[in-house]
This record gives sequence, C-alpha cells and structure tokens, in this order.
Amino acid sequence: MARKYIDNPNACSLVHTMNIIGNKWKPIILYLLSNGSMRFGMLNTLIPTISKKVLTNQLKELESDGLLLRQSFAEIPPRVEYSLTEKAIGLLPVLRQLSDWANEAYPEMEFEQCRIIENGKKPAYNNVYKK
Amino acid sequence: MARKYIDNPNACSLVHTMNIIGNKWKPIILYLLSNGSMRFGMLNTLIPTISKKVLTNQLKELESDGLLLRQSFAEIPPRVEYSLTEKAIGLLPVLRQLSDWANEAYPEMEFEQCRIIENGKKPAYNNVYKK
DNA sequence: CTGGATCCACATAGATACTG
DNA sequence: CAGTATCTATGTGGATCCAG
Repeated sequence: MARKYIDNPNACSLVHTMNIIGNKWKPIILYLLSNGSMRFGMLNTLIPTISKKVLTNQLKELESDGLLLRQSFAEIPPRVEYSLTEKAIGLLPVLRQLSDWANEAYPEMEFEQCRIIENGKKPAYNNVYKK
Repeated sequence: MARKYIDNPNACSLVHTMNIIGNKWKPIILYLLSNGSMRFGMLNTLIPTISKKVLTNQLKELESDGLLLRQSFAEIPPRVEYSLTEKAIGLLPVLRQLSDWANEAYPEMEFEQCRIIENGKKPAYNNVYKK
C-alpha cells in the first residue's frame, strides 16, 4: 500500500478543473475564442460536428463558470458574441501545454494534418471530434 | 468573423488529450499513481465514489492509451499493480498546472480543506467527485 | 482480490421543428 | 441569427451477483 493518508488539495482542484473544461467540446471552444470574440453561428460552423443544442449548453456552462463573456446585441437578426474572460485567458497556456504533450506523446497521430475547417468547407478528417 | 481558415494542429492535439484524460476519474487516477504503483483495491479505496466496473474500465482505457502499466501477479489471492508510464509522467507537470489554475481562478473553493480519504475512512466532503 | 457479466436507471446526445 | 422545445436513441454509471 502506498499510503494511508492523502492530503491533496491538488487532486481536488484538479477534479474541479476537469469538471469545468474536461470534456469533448469546451477546450476547443476556448481555443477558438483565444484570438478574440466570436459569434454563436461561427462557433457552430467551426465545430461542424456539434449540435446547436449542445453548443448552447456548453457555452452556458462556460459562462456560468466564469470562463466566457456573453454579449447579446438587440439587433435584427440577433447577434451574440462570446469572448474569453481573464480567468479563461489564464488557462490558455496550460491548454497549450496539453496539446504540446499530445504531440510529443503520440507523434504517430500526425496532428499537423488536422484541420477544423478549410475555406469554409467541412474537413474530410474531423474524426478527432468523434472520440 | 474572426477568420476563415484555421490551421490548428494544436486544437486537434488538444482534443486528443482531452479524449484521453478529460473526464471525471482519469486525472485523479494519474495523480494517485504519481508517487508509485498501486493496487486495484487501493485505488478503489482512495476513490470511494467510483464503482469497480467504472474503475476497471478507466484503467483499461488508460492502459490502452499508453499511460498505465498493468502488472498482474499470479498469486492467490490475485494481485494487480498499476503504475505510470513515461508518457504519463510527462503529463504530471501539466496536471499540476491545471490544479494550480483552479486554485488561483477559484480561491473561494478552498480546496485545501478537501481530502480524498482520511485515516482509512471515507471523507465527509467528497462531493467534488460528484460533479 | 480482481475483476467479468448482467440488468436497470438516468443523463446526455442527436434530429427535427419551431420562435422572437 | 440564435436559440428553445420535444422526442428519441444511445450510452454511461450504479448495483448486484458470479468466477478464477
């Protein structure tokens, strides 16, 4: 037995982090917003395999966890812009390290050939989004 | 619109990382094994709210993704030891940064009061494991 | 002790249609 | 355009029993 007592604030904050961003879509949403704000429809276009319902839900959760700012403009047609909060911006370097780790640990995956979207068309190899 | 074309090996490797470790239990399993190998039953004791079936499944997936080494000893009663691979060890610093981020971004959570287990008893506040 | 097999409950995802 | 509402399908998790 390795130990009987584990004092692990780190484990619990790690769990908390994973509860917030540890799923299929949220890291990608944060990544896509890292260059600036984006509209709902653009996010949906850039992540072709997500449904509107799920995207809506993910954006709500990210907003309620303080990672996203939602700005709704009273126009016709309506416009909603999503952008990262400071909290989320602080997370970007870590996300970068997570992707760096995958590139090193799984060189055979050849991630450099992977695109989300090219010239407005859906990619032929978006299978990484399908688990 | 922020951009029409996104060249994002980082996004895809990030997705891959999250497919591997981005769920409720796997980061905790990796964290618990960071000090050395551990048996199945000990992991189950240290994560009281996981069922055997799910723990088995998580361990299998981690093993097939090259993060865990599984050593089965032909004894009676049987003994199985799990330990981290080099690949997983390379991930530990990033996991540490993820927990650091949560501590900074959510100071009100007071993770330092959170334990997985104390002196062999189940903790009174393991709610962080229940989403 | 370490699981595998089975059954069941529940939550989530997907598809479709609709609305302000 | 940016969602909501509804229904269904899928799958994941929990509990229990069984096996080597």
